[in-house]
Amino acid sequence: MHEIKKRIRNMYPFHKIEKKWQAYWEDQKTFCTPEQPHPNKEKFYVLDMFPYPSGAGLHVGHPEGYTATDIMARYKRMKGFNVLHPMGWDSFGLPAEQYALETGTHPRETTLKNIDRFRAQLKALGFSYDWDREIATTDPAYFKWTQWIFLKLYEQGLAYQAEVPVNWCPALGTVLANEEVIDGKSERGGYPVVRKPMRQWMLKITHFAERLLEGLEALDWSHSIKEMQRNWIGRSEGAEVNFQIKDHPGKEIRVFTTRPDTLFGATYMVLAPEHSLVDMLTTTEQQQAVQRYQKQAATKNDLERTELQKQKTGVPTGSYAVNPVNQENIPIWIADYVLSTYGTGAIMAVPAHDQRDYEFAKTFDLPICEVISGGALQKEAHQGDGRLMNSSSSFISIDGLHVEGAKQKMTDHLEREKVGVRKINYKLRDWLFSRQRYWGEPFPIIFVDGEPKPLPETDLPIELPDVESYKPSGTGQSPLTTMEDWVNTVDVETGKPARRETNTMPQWAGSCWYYLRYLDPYNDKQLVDPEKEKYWMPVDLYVGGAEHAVLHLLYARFWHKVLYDAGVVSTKEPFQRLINQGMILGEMEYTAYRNAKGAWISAEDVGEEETCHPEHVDEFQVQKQDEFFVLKEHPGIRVNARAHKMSKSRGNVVNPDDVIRDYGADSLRLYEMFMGPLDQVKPWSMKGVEGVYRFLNRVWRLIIHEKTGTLNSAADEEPSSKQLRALHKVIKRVTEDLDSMDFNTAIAAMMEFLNAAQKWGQIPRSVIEPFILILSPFAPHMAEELWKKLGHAQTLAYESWPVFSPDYLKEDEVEMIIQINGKLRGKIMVPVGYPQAEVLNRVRSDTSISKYLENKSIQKEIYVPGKLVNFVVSAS
RNA sequence: GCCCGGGUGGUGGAAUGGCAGACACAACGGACUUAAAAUCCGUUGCCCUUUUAGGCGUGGGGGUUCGAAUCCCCCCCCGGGUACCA
Repeated sequence: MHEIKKRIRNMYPFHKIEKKWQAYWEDQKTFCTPEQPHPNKEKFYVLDMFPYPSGAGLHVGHPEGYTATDIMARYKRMKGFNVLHPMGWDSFGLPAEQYALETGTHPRETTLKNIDRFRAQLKALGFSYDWDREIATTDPAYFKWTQWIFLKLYEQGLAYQAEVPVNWCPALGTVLANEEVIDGKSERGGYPVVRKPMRQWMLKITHFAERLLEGLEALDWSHSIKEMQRNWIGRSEGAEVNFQIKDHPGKEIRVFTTRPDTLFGATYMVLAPEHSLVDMLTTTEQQQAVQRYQKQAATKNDLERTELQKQKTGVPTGSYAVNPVNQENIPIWIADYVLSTYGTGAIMAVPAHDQRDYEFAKTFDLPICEVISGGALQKEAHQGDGRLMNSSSSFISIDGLHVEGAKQKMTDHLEREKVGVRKINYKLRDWLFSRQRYWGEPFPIIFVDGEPKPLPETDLPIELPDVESYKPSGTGQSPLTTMEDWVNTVDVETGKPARRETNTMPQWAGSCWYYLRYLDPYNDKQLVDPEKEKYWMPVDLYVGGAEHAVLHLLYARFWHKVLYDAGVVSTKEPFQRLINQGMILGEMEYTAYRNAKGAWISAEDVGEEETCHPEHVDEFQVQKQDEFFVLKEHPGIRVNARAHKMSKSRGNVVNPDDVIRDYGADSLRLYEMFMGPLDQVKPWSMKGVEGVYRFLNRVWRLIIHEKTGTLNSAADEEPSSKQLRALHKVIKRVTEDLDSMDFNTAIAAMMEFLNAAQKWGQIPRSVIEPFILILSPFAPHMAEELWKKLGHAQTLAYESWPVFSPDYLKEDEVEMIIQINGKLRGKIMVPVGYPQAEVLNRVRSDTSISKYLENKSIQKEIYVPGKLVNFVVSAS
């Protein structure tokens, strides 16, 4: 209570101002983008990753990116662009369904309530969205088109059904998402989870692997995101090679290898335990061992497999394959280090030149045959370059070649002999596109005589029926299965009875194309009007969290290419420029530890003691000693100093509502941008919020008289050259920083301007007005209010962005630094344009410098005009 | 292990080959006040020194350069992602 009172005393009236301007913008539709945009203006489409409207409301991480885009949107409007800046909701999703399960509330109700809350919170931040274009993926008018896109995918042969293992939890009677499974147990209840194959829809994203890879080139995305996408797609060049199987004429094992050059070094083969040929290959003697191993591998979850990464396991099948280059017989094993999902699910093992094969061979005492010189095979596999050896037979020789040449020659040989082909392989797998859930888009598919059949476009949208219970069916299928009235239908074309698809689409579906719907949100004839699409696409700036670096961005790019092929969109890529904001962590925490007896333990000893209790200590109780923090009272006791990810369980979540209540939306916006570079991880600090809040108060008081509330500045007098220089300097810096999205330094520049302006007394109107304008994208409420107080009737949202004039930045004199042997030894002021020889003369005769030149000879004089003079001297 | 990002005062950060620490927080001192809050003014990388002057300093080590936080090589630490991808 006391806290709040003391703040109220001297604050500017942000409560009143912010509500007032939010209402004004809404009434006046200030930020609505017209259907017919101004023809002479350039377009700028600035997009946020739309949120999932969770029950918890906004947290301070959301407004980070949203503020950045809002500043850019406001800046570009003032720069004369047609700006499109929309917002919507990614509103299908698991939490609403789980809540429904617990409370019986329809997910639609929960979702609408959460959307209302989110919308109110976003409006309280003063974002300049065009709310007339708001969309929600759960709206039938929206998901009609999600379903329509699925029909396109189906038509193009890009959707198919397959039996794919899912996380089946018998105790819960439901299928779980990976994130709901922890250590092989269900997150809720801790029941065992097994992998069970179920019929699923798959999308052939792998057909687009090459295009998804190539498309990255021209995009203005950070190096790291592009790299992560490249790694995810995982292109590798090599060959597929067929190995005959001894005693099984006509049967062969196909492997993929990136190293056909090492074929002579293949001393055994390994199949994934799930490989389809395993049963046939297993000899009677090995049957028991193989089956035991297969069973073991199937029950292992990912985590267990990971733990076993050091110790290779496997069993021989008892059969042999024939190496096609030398006709030698090599044993066939199964081992879980070979994955059924990559390549062909089988490898030729070259222990001399692949580290995993090497470890496996060492474990099971299999032969290691060196075929490339230059390694140290007693220690490890030699995976680098060298000359080929031991690689000739009556069929081919590649001895003496280097790796690259050997690869080519061998692959040519394999192709000629028809035992292998060049092949490009991708890590990328097809996209599992169905979920056994209620709260998702229904598929526009019916089954007639057990065969899938797409529904006609005219039937769309296929809406979700209201079910009685959200409980899982118990069979792992969606709760929709229990809705007999809905499931059973009739194929209109043939009159035959039909069943609806009861799987629903994953949450990704709606977010794969939402950026297109904003362009034309009310169109019920088309996904988007081609004219509008041509005008607005691509998205010029897309900002969102790094957690979407791979999946969302890859899936959306995939759909975009499908829509491109279907003629729906005109650009090959949807998002031209992408920025990932860094996570905002909780406040810095200092943690000390006590043992069971209550005595302090130094942080580096924690873990050695049996039990120790972490204890939060205040900033004032610690101090830095060398590179560590220690307790002031006990300098021998080290303390951990770290900021942690915000989480409910840790109790360090900052709620934007509280910040807005105490400091106002403008302060929150400004602080989020002042913390540091947008893309960096950074800890929250309430003290930092107070800092920017003080800055805003000072801006206010500079213009508005504290007691009377009347204008304090803005006299109609001529500005001094000092004032003009300060003004044009800040315009220049803010403009340039906005162009490169360096918001933190732009704010610092405005703070510097204010620090100078506070010393001026009266400030001319021609100086203060441009300053208000450049402040306005950051703190729009305050700027609008001040603009109005300065006598303007209209919003400043479409005022022209101030332009700086280099003329005002000119100085008569510049300060030059003087270095001796690169060390700073003095400074002098010289007139601009002063000749080099004169400057050097003055430096040489400068009294503060001469002592460094005594008994020395000048070897070299470095002169950087307007910046520095450096004398390289040595003892004479 | 691999991939990506990062390491600068007590803290967040600025400077991308030319004055290290802009701006802000915190701390300390002062003004105003009966007092406090708010506000305003000042000090504030470390060491040595009464002052002056100087030395050291951007995770560590080496190199390139007249000059390196910035470029190159090696190493250490922190964060995120990923899981044997043949």
